[in-house]
Amino acid sequence: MTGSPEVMDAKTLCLGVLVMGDASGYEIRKMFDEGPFAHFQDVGFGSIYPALAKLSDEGLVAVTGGAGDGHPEKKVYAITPAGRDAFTQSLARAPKRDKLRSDVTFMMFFAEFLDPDHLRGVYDDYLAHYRDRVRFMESLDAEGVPEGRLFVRGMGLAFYRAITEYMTENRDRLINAGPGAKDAAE
Amino acid sequence: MTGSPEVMDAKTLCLGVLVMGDASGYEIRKMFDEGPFAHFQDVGFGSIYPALAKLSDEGLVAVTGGAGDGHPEKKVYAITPAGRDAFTQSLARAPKRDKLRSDVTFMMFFAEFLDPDHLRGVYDDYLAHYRDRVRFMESLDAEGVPEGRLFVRGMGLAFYRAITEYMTENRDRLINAGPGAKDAAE
DNA sequence: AGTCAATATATCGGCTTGATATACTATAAA
DNA sequence: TTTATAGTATATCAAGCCGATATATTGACT
Repeated sequence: MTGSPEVMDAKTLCLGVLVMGDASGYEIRKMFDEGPFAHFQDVGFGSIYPALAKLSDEGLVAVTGGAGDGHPEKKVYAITPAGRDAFTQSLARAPKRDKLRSDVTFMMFFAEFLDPDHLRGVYDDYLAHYRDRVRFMESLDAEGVPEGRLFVRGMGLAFYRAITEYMTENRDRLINAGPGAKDAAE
Repeated sequence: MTGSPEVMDAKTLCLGVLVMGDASGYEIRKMFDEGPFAHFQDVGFGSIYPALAKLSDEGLVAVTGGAGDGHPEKKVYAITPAGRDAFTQSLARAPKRDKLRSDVTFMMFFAEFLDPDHLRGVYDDYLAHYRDRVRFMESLDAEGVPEGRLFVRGMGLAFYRAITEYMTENRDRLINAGPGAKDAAE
């Protein structure tokens, strides 16, 4: 039981990015913040930098100390053959089940306890955000993208569309659900 | 800036359950594991028990030491008026953005790196799980359920249906995407 | 009597999260 | 030119969360 307890931890996520090409810690972050992984994974700097240090210690990545080109402190990481093996092994394990954390949904659940103006504001911001996501993903080009990535992109789009449609159709039902009618809770 | 840094932490999630009725730590857990919160929030025992202890210290919940009825160690928690106020204030804050963590999706993204048999196994288990979720949620009764809870339930169903439909329609496209064609990655 | 699953509380190390600090580059306005 | 703003880039830390584990009782079935 000494192997790797975590299945898809920060180290594996970093290797996943590096398997597609060399990158710095900052560039890895962007992949999860606005890039192709943004809608189903997340990692912050606080996980990425320690993960890269550990991967370097274990010989799974090599650091190409950023030369004078651009930023002086920039470090570019490249995956090693051992790193590729480790990544493939990670993918071969049984994945953990999905975990969705939606504070907005939690708020909607308790709609009766909310101030109607606040509810409407949160609702419309949330809906607008998902509408933007749909528009953005529809604008992407499919040219030369591997099947796995297209599949995931399509699933993200299906998810965003479903949320957007449901929220558009059921908006008034929730917003007008009797303001201050929190007595129905008991 | 001393107030509460976290918006919807374990303490708030516990209060959300207790606002609907008294419960033990174990019963709170079930709400997030198989109950009405299962598809958009998660908390484990490691968060619940410390949270309940803190809430008790702050006077936001009251412990009704479980009498001889059933399990001897059982403790039932009840929300106090101060607890209700704290919960309402938490809901009035700006919610954090959604966060989805799907290891399976991450695997699909790198489909070219996977053993075809393993890919198919993971895919079909995942699809079967979401099909079950759809069937379960369709079987629920709407009688006397507050609007907020119905809305959230409907959104969960819309989400599960979208995933199930997409995965059913695109299964073969991904599974037959050329086994061992990982060279296309570079 | 023995086994198994469910109920129930609790703890702990390791990891992640979100905020913060620092500093350089590039663009554009004043 | 100087200043401001936004973006690039690395790094750390306290607080909190996660998953595994330990312990023990109850209830059902064999």
